Amino acid sequence: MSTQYWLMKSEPDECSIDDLEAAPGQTVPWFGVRNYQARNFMLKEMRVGDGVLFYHSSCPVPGVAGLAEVASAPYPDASQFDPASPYHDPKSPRDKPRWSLVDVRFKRKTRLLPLKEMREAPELASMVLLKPGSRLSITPVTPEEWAAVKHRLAHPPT
DNA sequence: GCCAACGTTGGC
DNA sequence: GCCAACGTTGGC
Repeated sequence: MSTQYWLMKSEPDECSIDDLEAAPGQTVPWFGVRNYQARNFMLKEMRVGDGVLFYHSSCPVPGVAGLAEVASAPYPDASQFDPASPYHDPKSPRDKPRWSLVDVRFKRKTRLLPLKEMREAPELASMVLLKPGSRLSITPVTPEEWAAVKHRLAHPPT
Protein backbone atom coordinates (compact mmCIF):
# COMPACT_ATOMS: atom_id res chain seq x y z
CA MET A 1 0.00 0.00 0.00
CA SER A 2 1.28 3.45 -0.85
CA THR A 3 1.89 6.12 1.75
CA GLN A 4 -1.14 7.91 3.08
CA TYR A 5 -1.28 11.36 4.61
CA TRP A 6 -3.23 12.95 7.44
CA LEU A 7 -3.74 16.24 9.22
CA MET A 8 -3.96 15.98 13.00
CA LYS A 9 -5.07 18.87 15.21
CA SER A 10 -3.52 19.50 18.58
CA GLU A 11 -4.00 22.38 20.97
CA PRO A 12 -0.50 23.73 21.61
CA ASP A 13 -1.43 24.26 25.26
CA GLU A 14 -1.89 20.49 25.46
CA CYS A 15 0.76 19.22 23.06
CA SER A 16 2.62 21.56 20.73
CA ILE A 17 5.12 20.58 18.03
CA ASP A 18 7.83 21.52 20.56
CA ASP A 19 6.27 19.18 23.13
CA LEU A 20 6.25 16.41 20.53
CA GLU A 21 9.92 17.02 19.73
CA ALA A 22 10.77 16.95 23.46
CA ALA A 23 8.74 13.82 24.22
CA PRO A 24 10.46 10.52 25.05
CA GLY A 25 11.35 8.94 21.72
CA GLN A 26 9.87 12.10 20.16
CA THR A 27 6.65 10.11 20.19
CA VAL A 28 3.28 10.62 21.89
CA PRO A 29 0.12 8.54 22.08
CA TRP A 30 -2.68 10.49 20.38
CA PHE A 31 -5.09 10.11 23.30
CA GLY A 32 -8.38 11.88 23.84
CA VAL A 33 -10.06 11.49 20.45
CA ARG A 34 -13.78 10.97 21.20
CA ASN A 35 -15.23 11.20 17.74
CA TYR A 36 -15.97 8.01 15.84
CA GLN A 37 -14.93 9.30 12.43
CA ALA A 38 -11.56 10.47 13.72
CA ARG A 39 -11.15 7.25 15.72
CA ASN A 40 -11.89 5.15 12.66
CA PHE A 41 -9.09 6.82 10.72
CA MET A 42 -6.68 5.72 13.48
CA LEU A 43 -8.29 2.32 14.02
CA LYS A 44 -8.86 1.24 10.45
CA GLU A 45 -6.96 3.31 7.95
CA MET A 46 -3.66 4.55 9.32
CA ARG A 47 -0.46 2.62 8.65
CA VAL A 48 2.93 3.00 10.31
CA GLY A 49 4.89 5.53 8.29
CA ASP A 50 1.91 7.56 7.09
CA GLY A 51 2.73 11.27 6.85
CA VAL A 52 1.13 13.69 9.33
CA LEU A 53 0.66 17.45 9.12
CA PHE A 54 0.87 18.57 12.74
CA TYR A 55 -1.69 21.35 13.16
CA HIS A 56 -2.04 23.81 16.04
CA SER A 57 -5.69 24.58 16.84
CA SER A 58 -7.52 26.79 19.36
CA CYS A 59 -4.60 29.19 19.61
CA PRO A 60 -3.82 32.76 18.48
CA VAL A 61 -2.60 31.69 15.01
CA PRO A 62 -3.93 28.26 14.06
CA GLY A 63 -2.07 26.41 11.31
CA VAL A 64 0.39 23.69 10.32
CA ALA A 65 3.41 23.79 12.62
CA GLY A 66 5.38 20.70 11.67
CA LEU A 67 5.58 17.25 10.14
CA ALA A 68 5.17 13.94 11.93
CA GLU A 69 4.44 10.31 11.13
CA VAL A 70 2.25 7.50 12.31
CA ALA A 71 4.47 5.40 14.57
CA SER A 72 2.34 2.48 15.78
CA ALA A 73 -0.56 0.21 15.04
CA PRO A 74 -3.80 1.18 16.81
CA TYR A 75 -4.26 0.23 20.45
CA PRO A 76 -6.78 1.14 23.18
CA ASP A 77 -6.66 4.68 24.61
CA ALA A 78 -5.95 4.21 28.34
CA SER A 79 -7.50 7.56 29.27
CA GLN A 80 -11.01 6.23 28.56
CA PHE A 81 -10.72 4.03 31.68
CA ASP A 82 -9.22 6.71 33.94
CA PRO A 83 -11.90 8.33 36.11
CA ALA A 84 -9.54 11.24 36.78
CA SER A 85 -9.10 11.99 33.08
CA PRO A 86 -11.25 14.52 31.23
CA TYR A 87 -11.40 11.85 28.53
CA HIS A 88 -12.87 9.24 30.85
CA ASP A 89 -15.69 7.30 29.18
CA PRO A 90 -17.67 5.34 31.78
CA LYS A 91 -19.66 3.65 29.01
CA SER A 92 -16.63 2.09 27.39
CA PRO A 93 -16.48 -1.64 28.22
CA ARG A 94 -13.14 -2.82 29.64
CA ASP A 95 -13.17 -5.90 27.46
CA LYS A 96 -14.27 -4.01 24.36
CA PRO A 97 -12.71 -0.53 24.43
CA ARG A 98 -14.51 2.10 22.44
CA TRP A 99 -11.56 4.37 21.83
CA SER A 100 -8.27 3.57 20.17
CA LEU A 101 -5.26 5.65 19.25
CA VAL A 102 -1.94 5.50 17.42
CA ASP A 103 1.46 6.83 18.41
CA VAL A 104 2.69 9.88 16.50
CA ARG A 105 6.40 10.57 16.02
CA PHE A 106 8.08 13.93 15.41
CA LYS A 107 9.69 14.46 12.03
CA ARG A 108 10.49 18.16 11.89
CA LYS A 109 9.29 21.62 12.67
CA THR A 110 8.26 23.83 9.81
CA ARG A 111 7.45 27.49 9.52
CA LEU A 112 3.94 28.13 10.74
CA LEU A 113 1.55 27.84 7.80
CA PRO A 114 -1.45 29.79 9.07
CA LEU A 115 -4.98 28.62 8.43
CA LYS A 116 -5.63 32.02 6.86
CA GLU A 117 -2.89 31.46 4.27
CA MET A 118 -4.20 27.94 3.60
CA ARG A 119 -7.68 29.36 2.96
CA GLU A 120 -6.25 31.80 0.47
CA ALA A 121 -4.27 29.13 -1.43
CA PRO A 122 -6.20 27.78 -4.45
CA GLU A 123 -4.12 24.59 -4.56
CA LEU A 124 -5.25 23.72 -1.02
CA ALA A 125 -8.94 24.46 -1.53
CA SER A 126 -9.83 20.76 -1.67
CA MET A 127 -8.52 19.99 1.81
CA VAL A 128 -11.11 18.54 4.19
CA LEU A 129 -9.78 20.87 6.89
CA LEU A 130 -10.99 23.85 4.86
CA LYS A 131 -14.48 22.58 4.13
CA PRO A 132 -17.13 24.84 5.66
CA GLY A 133 -18.11 23.61 9.10
CA SER A 134 -15.35 21.01 9.25
CA ARG A 135 -14.37 20.30 12.84
CA LEU A 136 -12.81 16.86 12.59
CA SER A 137 -9.59 16.64 14.57
CA ILE A 138 -8.11 14.12 12.13
CA THR A 139 -8.63 14.52 8.40
CA PRO A 140 -7.22 12.72 5.37
CA VAL A 141 -4.83 14.60 3.08
CA THR A 142 -4.31 13.60 -0.55
CA PRO A 143 -0.79 13.14 -1.97
CA GLU A 144 -1.41 16.23 -4.09
CA GLU A 145 -2.42 18.30 -1.06
CA TRP A 146 0.58 16.97 0.89
CA ALA A 147 2.92 18.03 -1.90
CA ALA A 148 1.22 21.42 -2.19
CA VAL A 149 1.53 22.06 1.56
CA LYS A 150 5.22 21.11 1.52
CA HIS A 151 5.83 23.37 -1.44
CA ARG A 152 4.07 26.24 0.27
CA LEU A 153 5.98 25.62 3.51
CA ALA A 154 9.23 25.89 1.55
CA HIS A 155 8.10 28.93 -0.46
CA PRO A 156 6.41 31.48 1.81
CA PRO A 157 4.43 34.24 0.11
CA THR A 158 6.48 37.39 -0.30
C1' DG B 1 -16.80 35.38 24.80
C1' DC B 2 -19.65 34.49 20.72
C1' DC B 3 -21.73 31.47 17.80
C1' DA B 4 -22.25 28.36 13.64
C1' DA B 5 -21.82 23.76 12.60
C1' DC B 6 -22.21 19.38 13.81
C1' DG B 7 -22.36 15.06 16.81
C1' DT B 8 -24.65 12.67 20.55
C1' DT B 9 -28.30 11.63 23.70
C1' DG B 10 -32.59 10.12 25.15
C1' DG B 11 -37.73 10.48 25.28
C1' DC B 12 -41.31 8.96 22.69
C1' DG C 1 -36.10 5.27 14.30
C1' DC C 2 -37.28 10.27 14.71
C1' DC C 3 -35.86 14.52 16.25
C1' DA C 4 -35.41 18.22 19.82
C1' DA C 5 -32.30 19.40 23.24
C1' DC C 6 -27.93 19.66 24.53
C1' DG C 7 -22.79 19.57 24.37
C1' DT C 8 -18.52 20.33 21.83
C1' DT C 9 -15.36 22.22 18.49
C1' DG C 10 -12.69 25.79 17.07
C1' DG C 11 -12.24 30.07 14.36
C1' DC C 12 -12.92 34.71 15.02
